[in-house]
Amino acid sequence: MYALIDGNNFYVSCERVFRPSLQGRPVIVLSNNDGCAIARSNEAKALGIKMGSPWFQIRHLEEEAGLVALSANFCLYGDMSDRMMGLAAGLGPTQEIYSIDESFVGLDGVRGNLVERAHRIRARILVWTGIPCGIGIGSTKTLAKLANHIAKTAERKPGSYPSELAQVCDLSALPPEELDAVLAATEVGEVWGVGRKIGAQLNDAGVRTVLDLVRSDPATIRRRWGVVLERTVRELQGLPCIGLDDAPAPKKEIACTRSFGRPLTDLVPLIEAVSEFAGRAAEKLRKQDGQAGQVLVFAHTSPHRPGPRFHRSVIVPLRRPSADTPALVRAAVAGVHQLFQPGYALIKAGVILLDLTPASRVQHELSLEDDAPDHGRARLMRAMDTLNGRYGRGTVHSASTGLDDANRAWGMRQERRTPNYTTRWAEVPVARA
DNA sequence: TCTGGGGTCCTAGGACCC
DNA sequence: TCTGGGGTCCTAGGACCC
Repeated sequence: MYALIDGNNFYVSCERVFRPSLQGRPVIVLSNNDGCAIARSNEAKALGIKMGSPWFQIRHLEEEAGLVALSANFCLYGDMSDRMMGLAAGLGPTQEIYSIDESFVGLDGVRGNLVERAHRIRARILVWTGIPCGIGIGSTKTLAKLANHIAKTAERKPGSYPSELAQVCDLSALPPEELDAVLAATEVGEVWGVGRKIGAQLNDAGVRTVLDLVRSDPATIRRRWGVVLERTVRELQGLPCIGLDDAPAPKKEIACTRSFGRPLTDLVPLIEAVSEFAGRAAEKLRKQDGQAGQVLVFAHTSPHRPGPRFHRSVIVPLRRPSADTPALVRAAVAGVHQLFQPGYALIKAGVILLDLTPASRVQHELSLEDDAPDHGRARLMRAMDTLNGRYGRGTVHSASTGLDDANRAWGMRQERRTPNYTTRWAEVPVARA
């Protein structure tokens, strides 16, 4: 038996904790560069704002409907997530943190009334962190996900489902006829693993509701759509196929990619940006104690704007695996030189570290060159990571990222970011009696 | 003016091996 | 006339997730 706990409209809820005046109002959080909506309060959803709606298309709602838009503050969300996850873990013996706002909890061995227990945990998270959650319970992860969707929808849209399923929904506790009614009232596209494409194909094949999918034949599904969807069907039928992953494997690739605040046409700022991305990616790489064998660099023009298109990527192999920022930055910059062509308005670039191996696996060799591995380098990198962790990102960085941080041609637009309420002493809110 | 970022898994096809 | 069988590894592309 599994539970899925997730924060409602998570980023918006984090912002509301520190700005209670946002309660009850339409609020969205924007992606990097204030490009499009990535989180929406219920009121914003009611205005018809879709996930991913471009900001310039919905901006008029500021005036017309009192919409509040905030720039994403990922430091805040990450810290609030840690607090929420710690409390959610109290629901059962094992936990898989699945995303910044969701975790699965294994419920094996938990005694007593699960629904009551879930309500207690939910209330505790709300009081202790200020984040409202939904909890779904089911005999498989896919059913727990579905139950979670129903718990949240029942709360947000009264009448959509029986009201006692709001906030906490245990599908395994429903009598068969009620379960069928709930599944028949849910579109197949809501199922975990059914996206836009497959959802449309299923609809064409006459499979419209979750009940239709549950009653379909797994072998037929497999022939047409493959093993992934077959597994989904079996999970919906109550056969566990996906286990709890409470010790996630190290990443197989690590990326740092960004859209620019404005298009770049010159080589120099592109080199600065890519150097910065390589440094950030290297930091993540060291955090998982890995090393990279290859560095991929890409840059491209906007798919949305007119003008000549450009989309290129280059893979630069490293002579030996490394987690050293200067080595990775050098490789990335070499890649930029290879792919760059003048005359294009580039709006995005990125660095992806590939071919990752644990740093503990070292290929020893006779060192004849002056860039041979050196334990002094590793200590230098650790010192850099510590400084940046303590005093803030960018305290120490490669000179090739440019020295004038404020005037970077490629900097992100973030005009509406809230303070780091919980992670920077200088920005902690002050309570007055 | 103007549309995010970071991942995973599966499959098909080709190269290559014995 | 006409060319096996079985396997691995790699890559690119597609679909999905949040």
